[in-house]
Amino acid sequence: MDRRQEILEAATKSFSLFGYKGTTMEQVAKIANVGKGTIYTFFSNKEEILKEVVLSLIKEMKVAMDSTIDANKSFTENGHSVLMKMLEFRERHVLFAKLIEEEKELRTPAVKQMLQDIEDEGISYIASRIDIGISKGEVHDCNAPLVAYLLFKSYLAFVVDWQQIHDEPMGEEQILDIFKQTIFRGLQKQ
Amino acid sequence: MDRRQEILEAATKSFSLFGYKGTTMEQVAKIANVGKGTIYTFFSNKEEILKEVVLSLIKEMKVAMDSTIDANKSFTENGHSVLMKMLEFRERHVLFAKLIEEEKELRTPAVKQMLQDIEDEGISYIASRIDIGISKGEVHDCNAPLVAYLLFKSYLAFVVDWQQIHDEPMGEEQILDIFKQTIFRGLQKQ
DNA sequence: AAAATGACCAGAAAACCATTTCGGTCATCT
DNA sequence: AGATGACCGAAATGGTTTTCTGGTCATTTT
Repeated sequence: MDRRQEILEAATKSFSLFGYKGTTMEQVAKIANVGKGTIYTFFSNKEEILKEVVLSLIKEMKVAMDSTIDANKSFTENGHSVLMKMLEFRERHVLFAKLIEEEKELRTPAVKQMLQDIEDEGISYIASRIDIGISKGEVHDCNAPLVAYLLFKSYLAFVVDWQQIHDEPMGEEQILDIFKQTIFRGLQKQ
Repeated sequence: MDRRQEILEAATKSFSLFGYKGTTMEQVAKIANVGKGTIYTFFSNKEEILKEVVLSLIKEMKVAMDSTIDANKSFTENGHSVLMKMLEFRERHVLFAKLIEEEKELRTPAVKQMLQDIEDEGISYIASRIDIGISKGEVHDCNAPLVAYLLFKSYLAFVVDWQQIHDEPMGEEQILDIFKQTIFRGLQKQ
């Protein structure tokens, strides 16, 4: 089997379980059934692996989002389904939550940068969708990047911040409802 | 002059300047022109003082907000002016910013609790205003506490998170605009 | 020969301990 | 009776030693 892929999967597993700092290369090697040195024939260093792992996660999410978007449907409808898709991801991918937690607790610089990259990526993606909505006349004119920022941060507030205080995570339908009733509704033209 | 008050003011000054941890009781005593022991005739401990300081700050903000609310004006109009009032506070009261920073950097438990209290207080206040809006028929029916949560978090995202990445804080009119165009707009009935 | 490996190294992190600081008390003073 | 600051123990700080871990490379395996 593809050794490179094997290592990547081992790293993903370990990062999700123990965080970035908590993961040792020895550990990754063991999980991947590979000598430690072998890792360095495929990746130049630990951070590189994190980047690849996150990159592939982002790519996966983007593909999932793009595939849910239907050009025939309205901006709001698409917004809802994309949001739902994102919410499904939250369950499956513990990695993000782990990274965010780690950034808050340990302040690992590599992780901070990574999260910033994810944020930028996510926001610019949302902004581009908003711009499309505006040009189609479905969304009223607004500062797309700022609205995207608002959407992204709100999403995190409900998905990440919420369960750090309340014991149980907020239901997906509930989150969707709030977005429908407030931001999405507000963005709709007239 | 009222010794108690004097101590409270000294503490406020020191907390704003050096943070909670960075403030020593010796320091507070010196600023207040009081012996250290005297502080303990009015307050049982340091945390108690923080609570009082924050409480009076909250009270002050509430008064300011209440006074800007005009029963004759619409929910949205009032929302805007209250938001602006809050934004003014951010400039004048360094204390909140200092506390938030401290919570992130030092993870002082007392401070964390305090910020949580402020958040709860703020959210329930907003929620009550939303409920009034709903009963007046100005705001469409929605889960008031959750919407309040959204508003509060969004506010923090623009006021606190924003300038931690971008060098300059976001302009007040810009923040107001975003809220107008999205959440406030979405809340308006029909 | 090409690829894989794990012993090895240097620097980073953790553990440890000596020393200082600071919240809170209380005997003394006003 | 109220205020005070010297004093106490617990907690924080800082410096030192020890352990750990990312990354290398000489040796082994295929």
